[in-house]
Amino acid sequence: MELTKNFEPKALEEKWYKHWMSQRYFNSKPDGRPPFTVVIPPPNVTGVLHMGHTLNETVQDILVRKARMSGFNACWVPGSDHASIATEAKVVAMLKEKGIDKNNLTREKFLEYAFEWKDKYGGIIYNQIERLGCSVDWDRTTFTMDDHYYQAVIKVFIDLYNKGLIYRGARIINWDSSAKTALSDEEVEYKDLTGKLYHLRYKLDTDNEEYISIATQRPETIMGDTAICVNPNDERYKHLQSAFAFVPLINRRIPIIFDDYVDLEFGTGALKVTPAHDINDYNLGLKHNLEVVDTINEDGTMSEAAQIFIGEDRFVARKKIIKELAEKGFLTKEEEYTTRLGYSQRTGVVVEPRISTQWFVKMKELAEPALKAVVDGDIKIHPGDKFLATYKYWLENVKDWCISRQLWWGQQIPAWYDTEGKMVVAETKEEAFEQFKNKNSKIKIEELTQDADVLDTWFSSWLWPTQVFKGITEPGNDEIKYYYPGSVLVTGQDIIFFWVARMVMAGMEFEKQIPFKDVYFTGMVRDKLGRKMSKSLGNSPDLLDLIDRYGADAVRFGIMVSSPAGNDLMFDENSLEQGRNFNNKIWNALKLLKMWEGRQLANGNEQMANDNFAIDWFENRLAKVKTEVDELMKQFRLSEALKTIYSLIWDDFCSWYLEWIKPGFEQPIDATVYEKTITYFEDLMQLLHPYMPFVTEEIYHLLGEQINDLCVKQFAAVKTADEDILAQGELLKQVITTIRDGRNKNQLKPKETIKLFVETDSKDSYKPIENILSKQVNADELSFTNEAIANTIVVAVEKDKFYIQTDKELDTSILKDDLLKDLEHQKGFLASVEKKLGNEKFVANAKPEVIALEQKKKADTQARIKTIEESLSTIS
RNA sequence: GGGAGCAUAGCUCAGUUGGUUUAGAGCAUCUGCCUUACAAGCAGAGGGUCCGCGGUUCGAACCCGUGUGCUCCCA
Repeated sequence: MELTKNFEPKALEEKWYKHWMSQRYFNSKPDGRPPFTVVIPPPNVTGVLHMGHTLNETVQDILVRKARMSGFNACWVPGSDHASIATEAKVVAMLKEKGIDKNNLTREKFLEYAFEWKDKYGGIIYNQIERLGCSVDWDRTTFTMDDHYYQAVIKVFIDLYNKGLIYRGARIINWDSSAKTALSDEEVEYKDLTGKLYHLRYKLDTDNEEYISIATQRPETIMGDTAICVNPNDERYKHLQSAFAFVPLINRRIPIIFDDYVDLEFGTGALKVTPAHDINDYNLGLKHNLEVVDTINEDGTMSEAAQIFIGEDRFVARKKIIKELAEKGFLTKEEEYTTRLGYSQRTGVVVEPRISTQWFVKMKELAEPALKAVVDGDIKIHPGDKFLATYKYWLENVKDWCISRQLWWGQQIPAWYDTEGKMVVAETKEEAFEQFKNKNSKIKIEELTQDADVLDTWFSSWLWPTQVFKGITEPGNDEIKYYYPGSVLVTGQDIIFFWVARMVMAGMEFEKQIPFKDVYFTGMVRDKLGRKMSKSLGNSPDLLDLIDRYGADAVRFGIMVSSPAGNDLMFDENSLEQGRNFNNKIWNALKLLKMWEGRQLANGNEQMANDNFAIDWFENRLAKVKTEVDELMKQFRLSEALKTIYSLIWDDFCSWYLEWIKPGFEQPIDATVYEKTITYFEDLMQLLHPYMPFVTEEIYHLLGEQINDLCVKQFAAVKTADEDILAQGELLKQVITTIRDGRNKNQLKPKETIKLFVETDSKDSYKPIENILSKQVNADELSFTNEAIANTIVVAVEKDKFYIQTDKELDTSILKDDLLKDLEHQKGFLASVEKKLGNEKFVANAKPEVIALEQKKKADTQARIKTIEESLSTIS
């Protein structure tokens, strides 16, 4: 078989994914095995996968594949969410391009367009998940607007309403004037910026020409002012009891009120109160019974109530008002001011606090069990407790959740109104009608209207771990009983409140059980300058393009190797290159073995004897690393586990082991050695498979006829490694490296052979590694000696000395400098150890084993110094 | 303004209960090699005031205090 020069991923990826699919390896049905359940954090249908998703999906796939290979019935449910605001905005824009105005469509017609749009673009993310090699059960693909899911959301709404946990009322909410909908508190992002503070003077209603000055960032809201508030302790304003002032430009007469809410230090100490457009002012208004004048329309323009600039955008109106205030002498001062503004997470517009009648979920009762589940440790958050405090804080200070959105794309709120505005909550119009009848209403069924609004997308995605198994619509079914609670949730730390906390609430409320046992938070993906990846910066690479250029395995490797648990990761294509090179390294190791395949010697006893040590050593090294990797993966330290495997394959297997057993030029290899090596290689591929599924599956099958696929091959129990053999292997590596360094420093070319003399007390320990040693340092002769050999390069490892004899003329000065440098270091170290041992308090207080260790250090160092001094004496 | 976290090699990070050697890895850098699997490679090397200061301790990268800088969350 002819193998290509380098590994070529593209065709293989498609081949193996198809094969795995056709074997239905990713499909799960309840059976006798323990389940390992993972639900994908549903990406929204509007988007494509960015690097954050890539990290997320890769982490999940690694955990799921590892579980599938470890006796679990692994079930990974894929899906997507409908992202009401973002999707509706895209559909509206798409319709606009076609010359269709949403307002001229019926709700039904609009939803038809929206579903069409979703079918067309929603597939992109699924394709990306597939290209990345994710082992999801495609038969279980769920969408948050699927019929059953829709029903579940409605059912939950009605249930919570009947329990008194959902209510409707007028509150100040966050208003997105672009999407024309309410937002929850979590959907508002605050940014610091430099604004301006305008000092305005309001004429007082007195006989004299008297004014009171206020400071505001939002002069366009003055038409909504219904009071001026000052601190009762403020000497400057004490005389204004029961006074009134006039709002500039519109001359509304408003009272001066007193409340210690006002900060004496800020601005002028007098605050204009605009209850319709500020949450704090709203609360002040409630307390002091102030009128509410709503001066801004739902689209962000000035309303009739503003009296002036009607229909102008709020920011345009601001500029015009400032000009007019200045001209008429009301504007007394402008100053720079650092402030914070809320922006809509979805549309990016400045959020307007606005009075509005909306639906809310009472959170306090739901939060308690969710908090307890995490605090008690039923749900473990990884890494460590980094996010525990954040989670706790939010739940302990949770505010009611505004769940209604003034949109069509989403689950329509199941509330019904009669002609007088009386309201019932019911699943269908018929049921609503029954309820009205029971209340002796004379309303006719056709007169009932349903609430026009839909529910927040998170009000559907909080049911995800449950409803993907139909736990809400078919409670207690076999699947929910088997798969719930899930094993681990992998997600970004940025949605800890949006999603994670609320899923726990929903799980505790509707299943009376936690939704998952572990939560693994990944960090944010940043570019190599440390900036968050975002569409607007254009610094997020295209995933499919990366896969085309490097291969899926390399992308997975690259993102995992630079991703310490829970920390942000700086994404750099360098690490993908490292992944590609790793693929290639493995590929070339395969090529080497294939060269040997046809050159096996059935009874190569002599060579077998030579390679015994290499085989023993690697077998134990493999066992050791398998144990380490298991331990790391259990702790979700996936990046470290990958680095460990990487080093095992590249350094231990390729650089050491294969070189140790490599036969001479065109020489045969012992059949047993060859077979062993194949087995090791297979084990390595299995170990790496969860991280890099394609290359490992391909190589596994190229290594020989296989009766199974690596994808589902079960891990064997790990043996305990023999530490003595491992230590001997480390010594051998160290001796080889030291001698090679000695050669290098004396400019011996790799091809020039040497004669090696070993001076050691433990000749026996060199016997099994003699052949490897001479081969690896290119010595054509190796012998033992009891005394120094003149005119040689001498290097030392611990107590053992190595004399390198060569025909070349030697310049020993470099070597001598090195030895002197080392001698100094060792003496310094010895001094520190002796100081410690000479300290009475140390000897009295330290544990015996610590003292013994220090004594061993002392003895070892003394021996080393002796060796170095002896070496020096042979040089000079 | 309140809270949390971080600071170790040029970069990204490990470093578990304070003592396993005056600190490790990957990448990058330097030197030598087109050696027969791999130059997308091989062999080797250099590189550190563990952020500053103070304290606890026989002993501190690790514990405590404080200062500085950065990041995130909340209002």
